[in-house]
Amino acid sequence: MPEPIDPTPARDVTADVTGAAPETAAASAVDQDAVDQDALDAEVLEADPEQVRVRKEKRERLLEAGREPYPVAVPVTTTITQVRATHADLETGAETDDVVGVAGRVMHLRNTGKLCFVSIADGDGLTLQVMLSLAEVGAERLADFKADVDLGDFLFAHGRVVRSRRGELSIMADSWQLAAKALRPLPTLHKETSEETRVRRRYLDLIARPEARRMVRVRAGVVRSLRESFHRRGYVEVETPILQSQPGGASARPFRTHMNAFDADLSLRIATELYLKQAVVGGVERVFEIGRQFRNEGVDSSHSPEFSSLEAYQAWTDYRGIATLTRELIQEAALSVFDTTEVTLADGSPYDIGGEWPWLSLYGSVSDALGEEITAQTPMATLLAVAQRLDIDLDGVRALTPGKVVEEIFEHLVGDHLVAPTFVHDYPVDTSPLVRAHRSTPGVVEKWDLYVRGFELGTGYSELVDPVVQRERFEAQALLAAAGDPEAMRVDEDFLRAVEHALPPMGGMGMGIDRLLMALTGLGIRETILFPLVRPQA
RNA sequence: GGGCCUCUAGCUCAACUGGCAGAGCAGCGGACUUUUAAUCCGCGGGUUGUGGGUUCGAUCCCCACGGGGCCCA
Repeated sequence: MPEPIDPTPARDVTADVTGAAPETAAASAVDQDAVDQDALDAEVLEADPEQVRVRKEKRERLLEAGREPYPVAVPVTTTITQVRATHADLETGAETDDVVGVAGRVMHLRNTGKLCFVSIADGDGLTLQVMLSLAEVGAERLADFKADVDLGDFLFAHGRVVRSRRGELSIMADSWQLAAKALRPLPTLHKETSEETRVRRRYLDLIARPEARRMVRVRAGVVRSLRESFHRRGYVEVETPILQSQPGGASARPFRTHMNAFDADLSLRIATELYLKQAVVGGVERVFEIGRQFRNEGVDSSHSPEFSSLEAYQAWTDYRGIATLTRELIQEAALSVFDTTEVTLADGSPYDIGGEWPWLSLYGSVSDALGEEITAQTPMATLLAVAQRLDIDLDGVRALTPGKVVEEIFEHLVGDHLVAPTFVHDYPVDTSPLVRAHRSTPGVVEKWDLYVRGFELGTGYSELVDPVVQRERFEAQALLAAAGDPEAMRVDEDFLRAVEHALPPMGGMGMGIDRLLMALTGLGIRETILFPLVRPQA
C-alpha cells in the first residue's frame, strides 16, 4: 500500500500557502526558510491524514493542559500476565481488594456513557480489560479519558482487580494515565493486513497478528535450543569475520563494499566455513557459528539475500556422525519449542520429524526410480538420453557435467517428492569440488543433503583435509573464475596455509536457520525473518 | 530475464459495457454504568501508485515507469 504522504510539504504547495509564486528552485528554497512557523505547522497538519491530525491535536492539547502525553515512567506494579495468572479463578461479578498498576496498548475501546471499557495488551498480545466508571474516577477524568485516549495508545491504569458481569477479568480503575500517545491509527484488527504491509511494517503485523508474534518467539526458541544442544555436546561457539577481503566457502556472488582505512575493497561473507576450519586447525575441535550470510542473488519465497546460517565442524567424526548431530539438533529444537517432534504446519497439517531419518543414496535412488543402473561412471550420452526421455529441460543449467545431469534427474525423479526428512548422500565429484572423495565408491564424494518437505535444508560432508588436494580444487575454481564464473572461488592462501598445518579428520555441516524455521512452521522465508530486506519505496 | 495478476479513504475491500467513487471497521459530534468487531442518531474523510495518451467524459481502455504477488526459466 502507498504510504500516506510524509509531512514534508512539496515546495510549490508551501509557496501557495505563503502566497509566493513558485519560481526557481533556489528562490523557492529561500522563500521556504522565510515561511513563518505557524504557516509551516498548518501545512504539516494539512498534509496528514485526518486521524493523524486529530491525534497530534490531542497531543498538543495535553501538553497545553500540563498533562504529559509521553511520561518518563508510569507506576506499573505488575504485568498483565501476572494479573491473569493470580486471578484466573475469580468468579464472574466478583471483586477483590487487590490494587495494581498495569500498562498496555489500547486494543479495544467501548464507551457506554458513565462506564468505559478498554482492553489493553502486552507484547505477547495477552489482554486485560480496564473499566473506568464515573463513580470511581470522577466526571472530569472520565471525560478526559473519552477525549484523550485512542486505539493504539499505551495506557496506564491503577485500581482493583475484578471480574465483570460478563466474566471478563478487569481492573476497576480509580485512576488512569496516558503512558504514550500513538499518532497513527492501528490497522483493522479484524482483517489481515496486506502481505506488503506485513513485511514493510512488521511492528503493525506484530501488534495485529498473533501468528507474527508467535513466529518471533518460535525463532528465538529454536536458535536458543540449537545453542544449548551444541553446548551440551561440548561445542564452542565462535564469531568469524563478516568483512572479508576474499569471500569463500560457498559458490555465491558476494556483496562488495569498501574499507577506507586500508583503502581496500572488501566483501561481505557468503559462508563461515574457511574460518571455522582454521579454528579446528587451532584445536577448537568442536566449533559452530550461527550468523548472517550475504549473497548477492535473487529474492523469492525461499531465498533472501541476507539470511542466517548455522555451520558446525567436529573433529574425529565423518559425514555420518555429523548427520546424526544434525538430526538431533533439529529434533531437540522441535521438542524445546513445540514439546513434540510431530509439528503442526501453518496449513494445519502435521509433519513428523521424529525417529531416525532415511539415508538415501543419490545414484541408488535414481537407479531404482529408472529401473536401470546409473553410476558415476555412466557416460554423458546415456545421461542426456535419460534426461531427454524424462523431458527434463537442461537449457538453463550452468556448466553442464555428467554429475550435474544426474542431479537434475534426481531432482526430477526423487528430490521433489521427498517430504519426510531424508539424508541424500554420495554426490558426484564434479558438482562438489571442495569435498573429499568417497572412501570406497569411485566418482562420488562423502556429502549429504538434507531434504525436508521437498527443499534442501542443509548439507554435510566428510571434510576435505588434504592441503595439496585442497589447493588443486581451489586452482580449478580459480580457472572458472578467470573464465568469468562470478560464483567461483579464488585461491585462499591464508586458508591453505592453515590447512597445511593439518586438519584432523572431521565432519562438517551447514544449515539455513530461516529454512529450518520454514521447515518447522510451513511458512515462507519472509515470515520467518523479522525484518526481511525489501525494496525501498519510491 | 519472460509471462500473468495487482495497486481505490487510516485498514480491508467494492464500483455493471467508459457516465456523480462506495461499504465495513477506524475517525468526528451526540445518547447510553457491564461492553467484547456493542447499539442508536448525525457527520466528515479520496491526487483511484506516478506520468503520458485515446475520449464529450477514464478507477475502468492504451503506453511508459514504480511497488507488491504468482508462475516459468
